[in-house]
Amino acid sequence: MAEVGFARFSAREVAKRIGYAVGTLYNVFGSYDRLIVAINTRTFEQWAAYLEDRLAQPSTDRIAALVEGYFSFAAEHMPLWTAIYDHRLPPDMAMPEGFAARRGALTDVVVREVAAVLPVQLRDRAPRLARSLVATVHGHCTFALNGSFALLGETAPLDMAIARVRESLAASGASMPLADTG
Amino acid sequence: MAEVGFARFSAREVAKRIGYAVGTLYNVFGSYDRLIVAINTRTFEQWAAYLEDRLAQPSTDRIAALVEGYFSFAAEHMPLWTAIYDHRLPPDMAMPEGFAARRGALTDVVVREVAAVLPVQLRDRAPRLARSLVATVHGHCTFALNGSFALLGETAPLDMAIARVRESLAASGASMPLADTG
DNA sequence: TATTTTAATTGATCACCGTCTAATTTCGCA
DNA sequence: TGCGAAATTAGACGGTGATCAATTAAAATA
Repeated sequence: MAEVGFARFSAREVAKRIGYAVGTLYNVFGSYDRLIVAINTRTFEQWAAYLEDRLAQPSTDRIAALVEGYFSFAAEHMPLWTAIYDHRLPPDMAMPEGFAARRGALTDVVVREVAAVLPVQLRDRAPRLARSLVATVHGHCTFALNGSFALLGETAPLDMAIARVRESLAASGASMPLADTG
Repeated sequence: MAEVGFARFSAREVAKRIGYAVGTLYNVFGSYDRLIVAINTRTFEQWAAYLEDRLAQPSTDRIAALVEGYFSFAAEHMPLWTAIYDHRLPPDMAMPEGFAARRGALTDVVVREVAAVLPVQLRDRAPRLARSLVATVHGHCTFALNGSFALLGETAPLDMAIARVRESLAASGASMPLADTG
């Protein structure tokens, strides 16, 4: 998946490379969709670990570090990252047991960091605000990587994303380092 | 495309339904990717027309109308809308001549409306801010429609998107109707 | 160890796909 | 009417996901 991306990924090629027959893959994963779900859930976990690793390094602005980490993980693992959003479960198929929780770990990191900068009396709003800020950053990251921003002449998508996040956190009374106005 | 979605769309089925052979489609559009580009550009234009139509109806909050229009077009034409972002041009293929401009019409609508609420001395910032706000709304819309928000327990993605947009516009000194806090 | 039971693995088969080419049909115009 | 150009076609090629009866390997039992 990391090499060829979602569109050119195939179970046959996976089987060939690991030295098994296609049928074995299907016996193990059940279906093509479940194989993709397994791969993408693994990517989510790598992503969360990547962010935690960045946060573990000393930094004055952990929120900016999160946004940058979101962008750079996507950029450094573009085929894996886009596969997450390229894949859609069939309408009749639910996310297999346990996978949803493993994926949620990524959001948990953001909720924790958002809560840390909110005034104590507003910390219960952190989960909703965090989800919304992830969506904001996701939108900017998507347009940055799929060329939409470039097509429109935008050259600094990351700066825009950070600015939007800071504005929303400020509107909720968060205490943060001053913006780096370059 | 509107019926079966990006993953199950095929040129063969198109040819069958319009009563031509596959080769004819290939001769007309050149490749599968160019066929998809043509379809998706058409969707962009329908989307822009959809937004203009909504703005033509009397409204006290044109910004909110834009965000709602973004969401509702996506929801009402989910397979068409997702096809736009599911498709990625091969690295060696540029967007065919003229298609980029046709797609940009959608952003132009947003730039115009953002400029209208900004203080006159800041109107030159409208293009960049508008692009960023589109990305913000796009992120929320994506998570709303692909089930990410539902999985995390979020029940009002549209409200969140509008709130984020209002915060960012307010931070730029925009004059807008008061938020509906109902 | 010899035998039986269970688990793992295979690959041929099916109905599709995008792409391409040679051959054919249709059309516009002299 | 005839001809050259344009449009259209069928079919081949190498792929795809999915399936499942048959086979092989491993484990459990006697």
